[in-house]
Amino acid sequence: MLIQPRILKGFRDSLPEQEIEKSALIKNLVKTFESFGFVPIDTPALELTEVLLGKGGGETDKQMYRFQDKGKRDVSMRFDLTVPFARYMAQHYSEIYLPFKRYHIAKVWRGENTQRGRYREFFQCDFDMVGVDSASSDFEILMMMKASLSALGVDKATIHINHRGIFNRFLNHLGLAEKSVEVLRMVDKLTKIGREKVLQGLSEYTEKDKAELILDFIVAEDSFEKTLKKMCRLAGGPGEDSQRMEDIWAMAKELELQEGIILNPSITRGLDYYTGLVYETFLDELPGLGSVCSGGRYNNLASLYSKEELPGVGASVGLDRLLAGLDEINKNNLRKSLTDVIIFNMDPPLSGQYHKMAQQLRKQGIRCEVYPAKKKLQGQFKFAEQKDIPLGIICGVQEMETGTLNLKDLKNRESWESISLAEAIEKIIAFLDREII
RNA sequence: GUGAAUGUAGUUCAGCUGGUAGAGCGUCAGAUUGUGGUUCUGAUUGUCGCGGGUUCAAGUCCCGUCAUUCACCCCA
Repeated sequence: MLIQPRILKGFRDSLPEQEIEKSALIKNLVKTFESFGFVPIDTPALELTEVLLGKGGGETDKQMYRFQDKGKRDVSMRFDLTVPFARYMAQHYSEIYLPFKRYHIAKVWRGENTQRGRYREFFQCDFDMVGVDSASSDFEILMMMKASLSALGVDKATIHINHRGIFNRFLNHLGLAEKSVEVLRMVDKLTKIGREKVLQGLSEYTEKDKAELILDFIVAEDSFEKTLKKMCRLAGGPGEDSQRMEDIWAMAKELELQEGIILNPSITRGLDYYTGLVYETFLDELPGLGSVCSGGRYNNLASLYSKEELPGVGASVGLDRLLAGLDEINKNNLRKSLTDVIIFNMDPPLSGQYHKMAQQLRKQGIRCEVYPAKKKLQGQFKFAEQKDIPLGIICGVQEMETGTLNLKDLKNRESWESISLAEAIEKIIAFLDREII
């Protein structure tokens, strides 16, 4: 009896073309992160539940993959990279300098219901800066979000930012501090269910006039400045928090990065450890997909594990969700392999020669392979096509004797006949520069 | 976790009120192009997601289950 090959709900296999695309994106992200002076770290996939859960409970608890290990320890799979990072910082505090800027690209697991762009196992690409609480660091994260998105080839996206501090002051001002959780939850639905319904929902928690005020507060004006001004007015005047926003915006203007960034007072959610600025990013063409890159400032995350004050700010790219989105927007022309040249097997006794030729190509940085068996040329062409290999070398006995070969552009079916290996290498390199990204 | 929709050849789909499954594309073989894009001829494929039930008879009705998608919840 055969075992049926299958995988768990929300978990996915990755075919070569998908994995090639994904690892190329990761490579670009790493390059971007490192260009900002961020360093890589890693943490275990499995940790003690008490470490990951903190004092929390709530939603996190429900979504964690939690079980008892063979030593009867209560353990859980990490469900994000930020909480393990907090533990990491507390544990390695003495070995680390501040401010510490790290990136971490790894899988996380959440046992929630699946949907498009929502999986139970997915990659997060976190970048955080801890040890400082400054406008400069908040802005740097914002810059990196933009840089990361463009490194990923996403040009149509909007980053929404907001400051929780201003909102809290506003709620205090209204005397609604205790209801903040409920209010925030309602507010967050603005774009989804619309003005009227939010108003209706809010009325359950407070008087009508206050609900109107809240609604007024969360609707963005037509410019960053105007929105901020209104928020300040409603929150009882400017403060440290609004000053922070102003500073960040000033820097954005200085670098001409305002495009694609908006101050959106209705963005409030995010995990409950955020204390200041919060970021969320939506694809312009697929806002329903949810945020593809979000984060914020958390000024006491490590307090669970350490007495040290460790303010931090960071964000996370949801790589798998983003990929789901990109695939939907522009059926990416995925490559099924990264081979540049295939050397066809015209005559098996020449195999040694073929491998020698391949080695010479590799020395020039050309990725190549030798067709490993005797087969009709037509079949070999078919193979090359399935593997998306752009160039082929045809070299039979006669060519070998005269020291020449035929190089063929497999897609356009044009060939350069009877050229030397050196000439072929030149042509291959020129071709790849032109055709391959 | 709650509510709903969908699940038919590799793929996109058809299959009306129940009567033992079909098309395009693809794939494969042969012929013809000096080394495959054309053309011609022929061929191929399905536990109708899975498991039960109703019925003389189920892809078609009922129940369960799994997966996907949508909404809620939450989030990347």
